Amino acid sequence: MAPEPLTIYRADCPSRPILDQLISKWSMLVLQVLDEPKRFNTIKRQLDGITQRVLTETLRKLERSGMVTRRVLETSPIGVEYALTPMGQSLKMVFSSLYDWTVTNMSDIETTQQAYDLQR
Amino acid sequence: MAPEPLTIYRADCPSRPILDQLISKWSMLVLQVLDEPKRFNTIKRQLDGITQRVLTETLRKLERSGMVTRRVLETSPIGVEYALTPMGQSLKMVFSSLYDWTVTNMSDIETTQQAYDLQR
DNA sequence: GGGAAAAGTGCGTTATTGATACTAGGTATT
DNA sequence: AATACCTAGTATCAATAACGCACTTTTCCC
Repeated sequence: MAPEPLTIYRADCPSRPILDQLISKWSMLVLQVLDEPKRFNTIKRQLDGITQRVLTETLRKLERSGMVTRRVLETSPIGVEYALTPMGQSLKMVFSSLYDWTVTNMSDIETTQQAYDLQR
Repeated sequence: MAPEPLTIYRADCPSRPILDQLISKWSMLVLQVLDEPKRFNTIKRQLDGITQRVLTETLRKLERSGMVTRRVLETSPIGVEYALTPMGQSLKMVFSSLYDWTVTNMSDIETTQQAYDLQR
């Protein structure tokens, strides 16, 4: 007999809320863009389709979790610069593999999805 | 002068919907659990806290995208077995790094979040 | 003074998650 | 034979999160 299948991934593991907060399309893309410190609107311009609202929220979450730092620049119209922390850098590397995987496989996935949708 | 910051990540890239559909806590955990073909309730038992509703939806999405296969077993009470496809295997490997990163860093992240919340 | 860029905030709607309950066929229990 | 439980789901409703769009405020340029 096979051994009893036991619970492996516990509901109260601290990784659960972290996965919920950090693992998202926009978190991924923001980190990808932050190869060097960049200002709010620079990031926004490079991430086609993101709104200010969503970018602000995403940056707050990343800041709260220690992935990016937020620094106010005393420039003429005041500026805010976001930069990766070391922990943010390490997450960016992991996200990079995921992004690369997605780009590598996206046409296969699209084809598979269309076939699935055809047969109901 | 630095070169003009151009749009890097286009909104109409096919990776966008795929990231939205596949990148989630539950997709990750389901793939982690599927080291071998498993039945619906076995998966459910091993993923503490997932509801039938969410597990069904997650498995459907993974099936639609070609990450898992669904096979009906002609057993006494009918059974359904889910298994990774080769593409699912490759995604599981990428997800594994992300999961490992999260577990490695979760206590640091919790501490950082608590400090952030304290200073408003 | 008009217009634009900076970095947001507010509000209202939609979409997704989640909890809870229910279904239906079969089996083991008493 | 009735009860209870396992199988793999649906259905329904409430709570939460995401998103779109408009608005703000300060400063600069013309």
